[in-house]
Amino acid sequence: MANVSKFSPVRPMTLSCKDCSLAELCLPRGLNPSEFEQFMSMVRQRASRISGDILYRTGDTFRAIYAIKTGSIKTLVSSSDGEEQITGFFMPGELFGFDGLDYGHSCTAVALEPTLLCELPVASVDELAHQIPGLRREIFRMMSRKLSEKQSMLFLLGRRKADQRLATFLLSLSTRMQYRGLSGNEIRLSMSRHDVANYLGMASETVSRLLSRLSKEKVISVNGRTVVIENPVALRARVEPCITPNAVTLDAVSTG
Amino acid sequence: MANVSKFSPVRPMTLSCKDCSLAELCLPRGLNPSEFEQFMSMVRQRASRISGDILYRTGDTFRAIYAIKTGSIKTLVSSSDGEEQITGFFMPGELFGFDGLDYGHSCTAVALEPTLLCELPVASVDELAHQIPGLRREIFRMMSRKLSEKQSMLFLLGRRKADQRLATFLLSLSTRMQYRGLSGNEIRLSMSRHDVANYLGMASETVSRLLSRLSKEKVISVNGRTVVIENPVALRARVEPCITPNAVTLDAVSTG
DNA sequence: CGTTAATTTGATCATCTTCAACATGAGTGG
DNA sequence: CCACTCATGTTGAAGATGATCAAATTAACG
Repeated sequence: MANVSKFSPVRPMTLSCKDCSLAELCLPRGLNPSEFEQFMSMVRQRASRISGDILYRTGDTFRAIYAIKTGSIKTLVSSSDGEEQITGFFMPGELFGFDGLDYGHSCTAVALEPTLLCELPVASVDELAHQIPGLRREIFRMMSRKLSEKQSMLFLLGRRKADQRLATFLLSLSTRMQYRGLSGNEIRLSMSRHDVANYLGMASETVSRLLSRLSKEKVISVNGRTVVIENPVALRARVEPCITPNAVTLDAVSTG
Repeated sequence: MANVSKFSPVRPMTLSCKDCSLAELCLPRGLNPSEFEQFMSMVRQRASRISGDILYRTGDTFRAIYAIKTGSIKTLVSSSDGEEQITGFFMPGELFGFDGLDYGHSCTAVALEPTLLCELPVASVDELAHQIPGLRREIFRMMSRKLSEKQSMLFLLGRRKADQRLATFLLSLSTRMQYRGLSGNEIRLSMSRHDVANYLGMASETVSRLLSRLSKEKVISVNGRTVVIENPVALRARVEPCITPNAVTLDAVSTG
C-alpha cells in the first residue's frame, strides 16, 4: 500500500467561514446573514499534515463536498491495469468532490502538501439544498462549472499540442491565483513534473523540455517548482499560435 | 454561417412520459405517481427535421435540460481559432445540457440526424428541485455522473493509445445500447468518421485505418456506418492490452 | 554528508498526423 | 435512368511530434 494515512478532523475549527478570506469565492456567497449562519454551523474541517494523504478513494461512499482552505489536492482516476490520470488540481478557495453523488467517488483525492480543508457533509448538502434555494442554485452552478471545466480539458487534451497544453496550464494557474487576489506572476507548483505531465497527457520529460525552452526564450523563468511568468503576452500567444500572433501584431501596431 | 436552422417546439407532444419506454432511464425515475404527474406536466418537446440543426450554442442562456427521445446529438466546444472538440454524443434515453447552469452553455449542441427531444425548462428545474427532493437528488446524481464520465474521457484521451480509444468507444456505444434494451452487437453510427476521430482526439484517417484493422482481424465487421461487434471478448481485450490477455487466457484454461 | 528521489538533457524510436490520391456513395439535374 | 458532383471514407507514403530509454545533474532529507 502506497499510503494509508488519512485526513483527520480538526476541532475546534481553525477559522470559521465568517472570518475566512475565501468566503466570497466559496459556496455560501450570496447567502443572507441567517442562511450564512446556518451554512456555517454545518461546516467541518479536516487536515492532512503530510503530502500524499488520501482524502477519499475511487468507490468510497460520498461523505462531503470539500473546499480548500490552505494547501492543495489532486484528483485522479485509475484503471485496472494500474494506469492513472490526474483529472484536477485544486487550490485554496476551490471546491471539489462533486463526482461522488452518483455511486460513490469515481476518483481518488490526494494531498499534494499539508492541507486544510472545509467540508460540508452529505446530509447537510441535502438539507441545505432543500432549505436554502440560493445555495441549491449555487451547488447546481458549481457542478455545471466543473462540467464546463472538464470540457475545456477535453479540448486541451484532444486538440492541442504539448507546448500549447503547458502554456494553457501555466496561464490557468496564474488566473486562478489572480482570482483569489494574488498577482499570478509567480507560481509555486505544488505538484511534481510527473504530475503536471500526467495531467496534461504527456511524459514528464516533455514537461521538462518545454519548461526549459520557454525559459530559454525568456517567456518564463524556472527555479525548481517556482515558475515566474516573465512575458504573459508571449505565453498567451503560445496557446493559439494560429491566430494570436496576428492579433498581437495588430495590437502592437494600433497602440504603437 | 454553417447552419441557422433550429429545433422547433412540438405541440401536441408526440408521446407523454407516461407512455415513454425510456422513462425508467430518465429523470423522473423513482418519483411517486403525483410527483411524476407534476413532472410530466412541465416537460415540453422539441424536434429537428434534419441533421446539423443547432439546439444551443456556446454562450446561449440556459433554457432547459434535455433528454433524447429519438435521434442523436453531439456537443462540442470550440476555441477562438476555430478548432472544435466534440465532448459528447447522446443517444435515446440520455440527458444533456447540464453545462449551462453557470454562465450559459459552454458548448454547442448539434443534431446528428432528425431528432426528437424532451426538455425540462429551467424554471421547472428550479421549481421541481425545490418541491420534489427525490428529483433534486436525481439531478445532483445525474450531474455527478456526467462529471465522472468526463473524467473517464480525460483518462481515455490522456493515457490511451488510438486503438484503445476506439475500442473503448465502440464498447461504450454497445453498453449504452444494451442499457436501453438493445443487443448492442450491431451499432449504427449516427456520426461521421470525422466526428468519431475528433471526439477521440485523433485524425479521421486513423479511425478508418483502425476500423479496417479490427475488421481484418475479425473483431468487428464494418459496413459504412454500421459496425457489428463479432468478437466482444477480443474487443474488450484491446482496451487494456497489458493485463486482459492474461485474464482471458486463464479464463479459457479454466473453462476449457 | 550520504542516499534517494526528482529533474534535466540527449539520442533513438514508435505512433500518429499530414498530405495526396483514390474509392465510394448519395443526391441532382439533364 | 444515367452522368455528374460533392461529401465522405479509405489507403499509401512521408514527416513530425512526442514517448521511451539511458545517463548525468540537482535537489531533498534524514
